[in-house]
Amino acid sequence: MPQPARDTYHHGDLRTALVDAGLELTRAGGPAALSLREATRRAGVSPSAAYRHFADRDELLQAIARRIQDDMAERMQASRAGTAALSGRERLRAVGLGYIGFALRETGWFETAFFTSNVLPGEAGMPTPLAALVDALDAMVREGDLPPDARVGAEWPCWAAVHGFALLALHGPAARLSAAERQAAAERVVDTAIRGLGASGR
Amino acid sequence: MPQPARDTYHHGDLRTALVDAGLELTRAGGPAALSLREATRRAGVSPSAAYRHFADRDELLQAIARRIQDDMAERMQASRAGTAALSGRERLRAVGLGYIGFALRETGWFETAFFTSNVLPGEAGMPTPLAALVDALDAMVREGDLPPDARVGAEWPCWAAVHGFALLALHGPAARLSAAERQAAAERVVDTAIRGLGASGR
DNA sequence: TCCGATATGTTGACATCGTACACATCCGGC
DNA sequence: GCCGGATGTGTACGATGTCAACATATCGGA
Repeated sequence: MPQPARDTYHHGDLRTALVDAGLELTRAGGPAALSLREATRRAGVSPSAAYRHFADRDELLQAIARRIQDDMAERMQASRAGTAALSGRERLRAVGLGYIGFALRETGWFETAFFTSNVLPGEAGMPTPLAALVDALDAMVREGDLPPDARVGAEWPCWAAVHGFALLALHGPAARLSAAERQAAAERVVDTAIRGLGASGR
Repeated sequence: MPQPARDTYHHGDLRTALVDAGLELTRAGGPAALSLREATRRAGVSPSAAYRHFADRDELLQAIARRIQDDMAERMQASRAGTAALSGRERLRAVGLGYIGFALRETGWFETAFFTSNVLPGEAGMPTPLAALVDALDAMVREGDLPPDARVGAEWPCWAAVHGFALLALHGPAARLSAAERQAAAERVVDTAIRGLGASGR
């Protein structure tokens, strides 16, 4: 029954095959839907084979989470590239709404990316969605739209606001809002955060 | 071995006993640490007995989550009662910091309360932490500190901000901040949200 | 008071899961 | 050409969620 669906004994690139399978699984069901056995099954490989590449299920989950974050960052930067003419403030708004939009569109992936612990790279070489946020904030300072002393630490209120709303919308009370209401609330959240930064222009 | 540690055949109040056991389990390890079998073991009962009270593991989890939310709301209202002399704005700040404080102090419970889906009661008869927030906002309007047309929907930016920061601090990048840095960031988040409430439209 | 319906617990079983250990097979450098 | 390390297989173990058949307690009406 565990007929390997391939001709060679070795797989070739099992590690990424497992991550790919995991992406499919988590996309629909979130982190809980990841099963080591199911992933190996889809890769056409025996369960134990996974342990040559990951110490345990959790390590596979983290690898998947990293891939999702990269993908998310790419999408957000791509949409940002199309709007290079926007002001820093406008870009900040777009980034925030993009973050929330991703969370609502790709529920399972979003949960996976952020429910696994200890996974966000932070400052060093950040491949995270954070990069787009940092760029927009810097632009606001350059454009004189944000006082330099209000700039330091400004990431936290912005990130917290969109992150929090995304989660409230996924498995919180905001899930029961209609699509239009939810969108309105999302914009309210983003605009409130921006206004609260202490920007000079308003 | 499955010696019932009790004299009567029936347990008496198994339902709440299971929830209590679940509270112990999730307090340390979050939602993932809840095991139906372990809960029944602690209640001195066979695994299947749980199914007389809960359809499945998830239903038990939701009951536990509800209890945690009630407890959280109580604590926040208690701390609020001690500060009845504060202005609405000050109370709003205290509620926000209290929310974040609870999340950091009771990590497992906080995760449990909000990771289970479809659990927040919303407006009707709300026993949630939301109540304290609503009160503070209403007070601000009464005190002329918040324009009435800025009041509607003001819950979202506030809740989203503290909720988001709590999660970033639990298993996000904010986890790597020192306690002092984290506290500073928390205050920044809360103050930004409050300041942003100011005007009405975008 | 007895008696049967109903609620509650127990036993035993099944499929699935993560993980470990011993063994098989392939690939690259001497 | 051979040998060691890397990679994949087979089998097994304990734990988990869940189910069906059975046992026992409780309670309301004859």
